[in-house]
Amino acid sequence: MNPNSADFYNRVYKVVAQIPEGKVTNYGAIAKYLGVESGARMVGYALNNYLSGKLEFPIPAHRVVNRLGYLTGRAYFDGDTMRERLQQEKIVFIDEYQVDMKLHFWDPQVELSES
DNA sequence: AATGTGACGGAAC
DNA sequence: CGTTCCGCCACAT
Repeated sequence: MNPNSADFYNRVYKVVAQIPEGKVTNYGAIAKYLGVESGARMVGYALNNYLSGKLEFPIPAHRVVNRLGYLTGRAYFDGDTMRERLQQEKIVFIDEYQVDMKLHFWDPQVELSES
């Protein structure tokens, strides 16, 4: 399982698409679930690529934050869209740009059995 | 070919 | 969870 495989991005999108409303996950958790433990940065790269190109159906890219809950990708959304969407889902913030991972962390490794 | 750059994460302090 | 440092790896230059 290498992060440079042709469908790595698509596999990332597939996981992100399953993050429930009101929940968030982080880059490392997705990479780990995909069997590429060192590919956290590549997950971010994949999401960046998603925002640039167009996918068949929309995915909740705003529900992916870093391990501490910081909205590190907010700059890639229009204005304050990332924060607004999360607050719209009643997600609790413990700081201006940091969500409460204790309350909202969704681990694909645990929540997703097979696929 | 070589070097710099991140939507990252973990360890050490 | 501050700062700093380091391993990581696809990409841009």
